[in-house]
Amino acid sequence: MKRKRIEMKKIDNRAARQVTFSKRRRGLFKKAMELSTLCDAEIALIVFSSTGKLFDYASSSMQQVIERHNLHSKNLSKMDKPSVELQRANSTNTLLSDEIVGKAHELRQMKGEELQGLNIEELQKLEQLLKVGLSRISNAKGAQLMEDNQQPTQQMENQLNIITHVIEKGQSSESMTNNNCRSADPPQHQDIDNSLKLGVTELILKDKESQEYMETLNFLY
Amino acid sequence: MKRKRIEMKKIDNRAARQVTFSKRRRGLFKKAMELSTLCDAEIALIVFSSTGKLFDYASSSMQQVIERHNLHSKNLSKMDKPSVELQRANSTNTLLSDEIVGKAHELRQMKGEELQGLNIEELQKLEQLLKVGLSRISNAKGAQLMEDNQQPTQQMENQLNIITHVIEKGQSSESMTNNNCRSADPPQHQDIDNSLKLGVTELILKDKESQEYMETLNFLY
DNA sequence: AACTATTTATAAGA
DNA sequence: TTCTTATAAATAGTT
Repeated sequence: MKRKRIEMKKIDNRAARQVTFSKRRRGLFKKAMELSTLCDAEIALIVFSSTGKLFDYASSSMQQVIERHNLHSKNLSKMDKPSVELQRANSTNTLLSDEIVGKAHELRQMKGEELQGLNIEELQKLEQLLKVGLSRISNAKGAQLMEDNQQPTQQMENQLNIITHVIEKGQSSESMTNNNCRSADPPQHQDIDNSLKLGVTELILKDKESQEYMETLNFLY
Repeated sequence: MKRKRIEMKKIDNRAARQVTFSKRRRGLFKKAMELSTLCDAEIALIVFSSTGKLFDYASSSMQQVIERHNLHSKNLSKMDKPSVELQRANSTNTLLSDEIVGKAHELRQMKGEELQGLNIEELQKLEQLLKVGLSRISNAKGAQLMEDNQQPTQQMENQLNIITHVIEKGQSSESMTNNNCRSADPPQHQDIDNSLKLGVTELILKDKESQEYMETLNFLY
């Protein structure tokens, strides 16, 4: 039973290795605690056995030591990343939230809600925005309707072009829009085709399904 | 030079403590490495001296061991929190981003953009939304103007009601509910029929900014 | 830092 | 596993 110094390499025998692990682990933890006590050191020790079992010790708290280690560590890259990313993610979050609040509000205002606090100018700007949108939607609808039917005859196309041209020519500037409620002498156009008047009358009085003038123009065909 | 076993408490003498720290620290790290080698254990050891100096050892990488420790640890509360929060923050981010994309798209569609891919029904729905919005904005504008001016006379109000009635007929039922169409734009035309015609003329010939009939109706006042 | 008397840790056996 | 014990290793006190 002569004891000899052991070779410093992995112990092959499983059982022997397990025994040695047990003994040396206890020794290691004991020495870690002693060092902490005697020398007022902050220590963390983490040991996983080859079988995956965890043993750990920390003189204060594991978290505290690890965080302190991260601070000191040069390659804080990996460990610090989460908190850096968290900060980034959270601030992005705030930004996104603000953006959503803004867009939602804008959206509600476009739906005519939450208008309190807007002055006349702002209301008119908003109104203008909706009108432009409405016009574009009308055009899109008209285009779609036209696709649904046959290809328009050349004649139809010509007529459409004329009307479209008239519409575009006739579109007023913003100042016009703002002035028109108070304009004293609206231009009189007596020479408009009667059917056009009828169509518009239809539009205003009967357009239950939210049709607009593009459609009305189609109707005129 | 009789040596005696030392008391297991903090060494008072600074110098002595520093020496002991040095000696025992080396021993501790040596034993940690030996345990790792002999028993195939994964080990991390972090030591801060009382003066704040850091010494550490990890059989693989500190990060790896710490992460493995976090997995095993029951109280992963503090250390795992960042990554949990990160995940939460990131998924929130994704959600928020998606919401922004959606709202931005909705907003653009309300402005008449990106209408491709919408069918007639959807276009009409959108159109209706804009009309309701427009009507509400008109009302808000009217209300504001009315505040600016004096209270309208009973006569003005009566006239307004007539026109309002016409407008509401031309709109969907939804707008009825939310519309107290109290536009303050003072009526400038006694004859509605005539005004309508005039309005339509405006609509077709002057509507440069894609105005639609709601505005035209305003104009009629 | 080096020495060395001792204590402490632990390999091997039970 | 734990105990035992011979011995290797660590280290307190000293130089």
